[in-house]
Amino acid sequence: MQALEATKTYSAACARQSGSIQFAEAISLPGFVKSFARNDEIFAEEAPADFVYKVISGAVRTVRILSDGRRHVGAFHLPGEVFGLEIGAVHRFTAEAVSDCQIALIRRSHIEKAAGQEADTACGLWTLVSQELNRLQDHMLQIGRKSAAERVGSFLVEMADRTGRDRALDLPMSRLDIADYLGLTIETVSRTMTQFERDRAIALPSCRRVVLLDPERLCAA
Amino acid sequence: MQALEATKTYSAACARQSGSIQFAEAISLPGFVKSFARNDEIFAEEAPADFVYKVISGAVRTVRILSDGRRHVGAFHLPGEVFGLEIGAVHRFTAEAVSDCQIALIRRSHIEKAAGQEADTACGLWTLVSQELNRLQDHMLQIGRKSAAERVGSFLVEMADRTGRDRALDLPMSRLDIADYLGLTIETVSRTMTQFERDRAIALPSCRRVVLLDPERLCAA
DNA sequence: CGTCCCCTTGAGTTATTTCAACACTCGTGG
DNA sequence: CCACGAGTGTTGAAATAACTCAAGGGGACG
Repeated sequence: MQALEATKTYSAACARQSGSIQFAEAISLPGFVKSFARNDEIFAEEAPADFVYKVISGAVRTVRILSDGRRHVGAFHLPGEVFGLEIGAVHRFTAEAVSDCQIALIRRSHIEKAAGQEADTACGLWTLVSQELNRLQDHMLQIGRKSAAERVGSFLVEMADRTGRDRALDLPMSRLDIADYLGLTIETVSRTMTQFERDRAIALPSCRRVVLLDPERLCAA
Repeated sequence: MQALEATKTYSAACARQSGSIQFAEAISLPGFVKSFARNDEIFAEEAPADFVYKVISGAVRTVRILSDGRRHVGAFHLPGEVFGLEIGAVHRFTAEAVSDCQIALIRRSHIEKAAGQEADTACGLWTLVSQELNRLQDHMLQIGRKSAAERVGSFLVEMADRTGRDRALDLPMSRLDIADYLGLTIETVSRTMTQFERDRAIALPSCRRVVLLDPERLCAA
């Protein structure tokens, strides 16, 4: 019954999204919406990848845990973005709700069937994955060759861009999530943000709310 | 005339490749082969992305240079692999020949035209980019969360896997290339390899030739 | 034989991590 | 209404992995 109700609200929910990728709409997918509470698992690493997911509201992280406990956040996904689209049989990351969120689920078999028939749909998949690849290439440069200050700085600017509101942003994720995304420790992220605040590059009305006072300096940092 | 001659040799060259992605064959592309000397630029960052490239022989690196001189190697491409496939108008990396190499060039417009018509072709692009995305996600985990020894160790194992020969490999790239790929310095790469040799995890008949004696230890490192 | 490039090695420095303690917020239950 | 505890974030001091700077070795090639 969740599926039934969800189907009804799906197109309305999509219409609200502002992500650059309107892929899900482009192929008019049958889908249903599911709600997740903060820290709920949306799917597990190695689990069969039978669905593709799209964020309606809230935020999602994809995670890998190494055997010794080290944790790596592969990406954050904000409203309008698609995640969990795999080429193989299983998911390569665990996906978890960063905040309470609503997620649209689309059967992968539907998408693949459509992609096998309509070139447009298949091109949509190509575009979608390419954009994710580009994002990852940029992120790799950050992680591989930049200092802690540069990583945190560009992260804040990137998040401000993605959430739309120019200067102010509410980070949905914890310092730990940010650290594991940037390849740093929670202490380093915290210290860096404090330093930015001292330098008047940002304001921190609360620890999750950031106002960018000098984005130039953040990127250059 | 290079194009004419090349067209003739193209399918023979492809037949030799063993890469898992037989994309180029799948859509029977018109293409021509071009030779590059070591360190030649194949295409520049920001240059119009009018061609897609496939390694016939030799090795290729994709590179970005930051304004302050820091250098980042995004990927190495070995025979059979496709690179330079973009979703936007321009290339996002510079591509250079790691060693003397032969590269097949395919007009992007041909590929896109085919992809717009045949779903199979478009799915091929999707698959190709997805595999690159997966590789990058794994690499990101290395860079973000692993020690120098772990990075170098998995790099050697990965290269051994990709070049096919189980235990012995000839690295086509310099220590500097490896360092810039792994987010380390040349000295750290060198020291790490020396340490692996002392630990009998590898043998180094020469500095470019590596024999994996204990791959387990390299990955665990 | 000399030169250039690449690689290695050593010694000292530094950015980031680690370990430890403390502060803040928020809900729950007495 | 306050006390409590858990979760989250900040700060300090010490440790360390990796970097920087500097020098020297070795092979390829003219």
